[in-house]
Amino acid sequence: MRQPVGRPRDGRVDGAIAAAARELLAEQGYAQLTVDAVAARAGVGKAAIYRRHPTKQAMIFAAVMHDLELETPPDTGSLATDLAAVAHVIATTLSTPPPGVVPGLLADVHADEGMAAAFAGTFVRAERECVTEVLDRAVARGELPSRPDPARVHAMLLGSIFAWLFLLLEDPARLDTLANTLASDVARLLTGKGDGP
Amino acid sequence: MRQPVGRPRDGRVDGAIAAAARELLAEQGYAQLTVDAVAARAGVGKAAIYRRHPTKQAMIFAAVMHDLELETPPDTGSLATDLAAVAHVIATTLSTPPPGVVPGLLADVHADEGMAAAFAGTFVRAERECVTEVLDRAVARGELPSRPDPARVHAMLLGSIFAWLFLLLEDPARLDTLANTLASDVARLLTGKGDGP
DNA sequence: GAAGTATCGGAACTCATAGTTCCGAATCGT
DNA sequence: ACGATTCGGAACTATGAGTTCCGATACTTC
Repeated sequence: MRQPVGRPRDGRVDGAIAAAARELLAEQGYAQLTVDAVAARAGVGKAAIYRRHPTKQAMIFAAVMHDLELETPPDTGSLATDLAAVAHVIATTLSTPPPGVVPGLLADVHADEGMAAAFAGTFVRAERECVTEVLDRAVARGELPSRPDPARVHAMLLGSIFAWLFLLLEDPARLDTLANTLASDVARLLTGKGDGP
Repeated sequence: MRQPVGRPRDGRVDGAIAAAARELLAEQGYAQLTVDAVAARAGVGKAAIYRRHPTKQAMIFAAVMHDLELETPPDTGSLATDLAAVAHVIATTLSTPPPGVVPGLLADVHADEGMAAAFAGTFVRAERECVTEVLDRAVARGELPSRPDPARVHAMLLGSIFAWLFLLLEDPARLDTLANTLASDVARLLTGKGDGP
């Protein structure tokens, strides 16, 4: 594996593009973002952008996913509290980007085969691992007899929060409360134990 | 309220626009749809389209929502089966449009204040009424002591199905199974009774 | 060093398309 | 008949994605 010939890419350019894109996303909104504006803000030629990303959508995808850290929360000792931690991670991930970015990105993901694969392989996969890990812990503790389908649990957690924010357009201020009750609901569902509705 | 002067609008034009838009959406996909193509397919001038819809996005929104019937399913006798019926209505609504249309429309809704209001006032409101009605029935039957927050139940049902289809990119063939287990899960959650996980 | 290659910022360019405007003809109320 | 608004159709403007070229720079290879 030799280093390729020619002038190597300047790593700072990648960072400048991502930073400029995120800034403009926050300032102007998703639909108003133009590649020229990103290039100007980053102090970079448009060619440098298209050398790194095949389309504008891929550039935004990379910029938004860039500083997206999805680590499995530490073991809190019980399924209910573990699920609450995961729910809060998901809630933070979805509510952090500027308005319109998450729905816009999702539309782009569904319009491009490659981006769909990237989305499934990064965001979905990382979140799924969190869910699976938390469920495995509960099985190890003896809270659960066997591991439920992680996909179904994932759908409930991610879906409810996504729907709250982007489908039902409910109050984001009540997001923390939703995440908590949601986690306890799912825990109750899986263990069969009732803390009462 | 008198009829306005001038030539009245031809009602068939509205239908032709909506039909052409839905056809092209199915044939070419959301991102490839152009207003010129819709006008040509509908046998209509572009001016006729923009006389009815302020933007391309609003035209698509109207076309997709046009034949969207969201009626509350009939009383099936129990909360669990009622919820299953609602879940299947939601699943059908989300899986019927051509690929990419639902995410694309959602992005447009979040990019325009007016469309967001229309979305909340039609789709969300109609679905919410279904959920509320089903919960009220359960209270009347004595299955539930009091009515839970419809928004939370709605978020679980709609969110889980949406996530399955558009976030987790799971197999749409398993959608019916998901809707059924989801409904029984939510019913178990609300009543506190356990049919076992 | 010299040659070759890929990068850089920047500018100019092509092309697709959203939205507007105008046309002559048709259809309504007054 | 007259005025207002519609119709299909075509021409037009404006914007922005993506491409191409430029001279300069940085790196590998010979």
